[in-house]
Amino acid sequence: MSILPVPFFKALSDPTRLKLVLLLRANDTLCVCDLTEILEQPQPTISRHLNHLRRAGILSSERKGTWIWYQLDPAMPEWCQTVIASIESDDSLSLAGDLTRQCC
Amino acid sequence: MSILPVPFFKALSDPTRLKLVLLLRANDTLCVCDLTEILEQPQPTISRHLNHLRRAGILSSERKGTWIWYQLDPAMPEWCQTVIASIESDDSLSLAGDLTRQCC
DNA sequence: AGTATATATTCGTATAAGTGAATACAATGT
DNA sequence: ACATTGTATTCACTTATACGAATATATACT
Repeated sequence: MSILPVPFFKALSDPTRLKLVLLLRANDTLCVCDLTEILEQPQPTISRHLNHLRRAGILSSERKGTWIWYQLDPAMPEWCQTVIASIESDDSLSLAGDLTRQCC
Repeated sequence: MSILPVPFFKALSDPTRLKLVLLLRANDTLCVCDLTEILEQPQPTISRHLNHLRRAGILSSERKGTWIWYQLDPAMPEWCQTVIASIESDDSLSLAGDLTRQCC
């Protein structure tokens, strides 16, 4: 599946979505409640951004019981994976509490 | 100079700005009138987008007489250069007439 | 000084994008 | 069937972004 550059970059150009991508780059697989806790934002906000990233072809999701696990879509084109691998995080994106799984 | 990821991606997430970046990636140095002709858009539109890209740290400009020449800023952080080098252009960005310099 | 050309900026407006609050949907367990 | 928990969606609203039109600025030339 091919990804158009403009929507791809637009998907990455929101702080919450970028944090989601960076968290999934570092953690392989996370569920919505993980992400909601780590980012300390309302669950609907997280869901909407996850949906945006999924429609953009950046994330894929898999339901396991009640939980839905998200990951970077392995089917992403090479160049997109390169871009995501290149992103240099910084303090402005503080991925606070990292991960002490309290749910799932 | 460091570049924050969110504004960086925001700068790349507009079709006109992305075309400007791809044109400068392919051509080293171009002036505003070049870009205006190639992209067939009003000059103020091009100027505004160039300004946006310059403020984002992606482009630098140099005045030579009446003309102002733009290029990808050589001072861009490595990871930004990697991102820009990775972008896979496509038909949706048709960089039409390429370059048959009629000005300057 | 005045004119012409290249580039930048301002202003008003239309559209897009993000958000909180409320609600809906889906799966599990009792 | 009901309650509970995890996730998604809708709505109303606010803010951000892009654009056209007009205007301003800067340099070069005569």
